Amino acid sequence: MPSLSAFINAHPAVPAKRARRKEARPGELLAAALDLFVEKGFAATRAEEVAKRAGVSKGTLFLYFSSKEELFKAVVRDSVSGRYPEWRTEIEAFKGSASELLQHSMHTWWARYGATKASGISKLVMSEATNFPELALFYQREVVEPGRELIRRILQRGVDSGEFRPLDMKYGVYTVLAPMLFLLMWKHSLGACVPNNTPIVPEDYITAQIQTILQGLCVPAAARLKKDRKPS
Amino acid sequence: MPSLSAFINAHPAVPAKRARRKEARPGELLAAALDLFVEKGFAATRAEEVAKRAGVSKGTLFLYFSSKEELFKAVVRDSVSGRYPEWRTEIEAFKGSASELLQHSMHTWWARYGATKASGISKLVMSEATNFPELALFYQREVVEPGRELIRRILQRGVDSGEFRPLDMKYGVYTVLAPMLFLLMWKHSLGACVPNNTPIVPEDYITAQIQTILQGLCVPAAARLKKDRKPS
DNA sequence: TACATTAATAACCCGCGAGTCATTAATTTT
DNA sequence: AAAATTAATGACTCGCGGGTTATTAATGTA
Repeated sequence: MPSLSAFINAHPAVPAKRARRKEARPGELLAAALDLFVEKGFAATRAEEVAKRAGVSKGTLFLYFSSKEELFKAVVRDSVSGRYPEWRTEIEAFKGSASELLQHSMHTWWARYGATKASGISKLVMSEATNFPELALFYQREVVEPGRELIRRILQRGVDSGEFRPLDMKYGVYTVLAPMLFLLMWKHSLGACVPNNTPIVPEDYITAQIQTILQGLCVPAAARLKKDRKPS
Repeated sequence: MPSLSAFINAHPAVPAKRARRKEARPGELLAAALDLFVEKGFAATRAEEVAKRAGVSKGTLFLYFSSKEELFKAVVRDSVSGRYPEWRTEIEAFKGSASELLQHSMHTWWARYGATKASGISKLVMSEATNFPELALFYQREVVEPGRELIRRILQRGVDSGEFRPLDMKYGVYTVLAPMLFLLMWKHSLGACVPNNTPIVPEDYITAQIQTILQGLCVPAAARLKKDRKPS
């Protein structure tokens, strides 16, 4: 697709054509790779197709990424792990009850991650972890652990404030994680290929889950009154 | 492995050797296929390896099953769909509150399905649905729909008895389904290949989920009293 | 014992896909 | 403008795997 490079350099830009392309390549390849990994999975994605979608040859792909696995890791860093700092900051800064924070976080996580292409990466890793254990390890370290930690903080905040009942955090985290990851898996698996007369509407699903989860986590009204009377 | 057929026919059995083998083959192939599909997934499982594990050649496998997809469908029928009648009967016959039934069903489902090899099939389908839409369709029809229906009945029983709050069944079902399928996915993906210092103990996970779910589904004590006073 | 049937095999076909490398051409340097 | 550098290519290697088929050998029949 020579017209593309011609277009980019319509005006005689300051850096020469080749140099500018060299700078842009990795990003173009990462975008193409994300598309295809999400669409087909890791094993089923063909290196040549990634290259073609980025407008280069297979040889060029391997010039920038030494192997398919390295390409994948780069995609994960580029489109998943990179987002944690922002989320962490927002959660720390949130003013409001733990219930409100939890509610807000679940809806926001879906809007900013679950509903986007990038969420396909999580599905892919769950799907192919056992066939590519090194990728699973990498993902566990870069994505899963930090994610669990964020949820833990939200719940701890509720427990500390007396809003939530005391929780075994090890399993409490899954009260939030399980329904959200299930939604994500569903969206990228059966939900994507089955002609369903009543498909899941993510926002409605999340709202319903939140209702049950919050009632399930909160200290029942009666008990809360009792607790409030006790000095902590 | 000629010694195997020699062993099976140590005593001159009534049906001839060949005939007995012919009868046993499909079962042996299905068992081998289940093992390997669960271990590696559908795409990554090699027909030749299935044959080898069943002690026959690849040619023989295709003598009994016309393609890899047909083999897979036979495995699903053999080890998943076949169990529903039994479960349905037990649920209908259960004496006790809806809470008890729900609790019992979740633990039992795990013990009889989740903890067994067969549960790998569910993980496989979620993982590869988009790459093999025909298999997904088949699974949706034979497994997912009947499963949803069973959960719906349990919840409806609780709503009818006034034990659970009124539920939108469409999403209420996922309150139960999501945590259980998440556990199943986890067991067969990251949980299986990541050296985890604190692995999920399924029974403890389920117990924790049940606690939250039941508190989240039940009519709060105060409201229940109020409702009991009203004539329905 | 000879002939017919059929379970089972193993070699074969064919297309695919990750990664390599000799070659080409754009660009920079002298 | 000639030489040196380097981005990019596409043809190539090599092994794999689903499915087929000609052939073998066990069994059943006459």
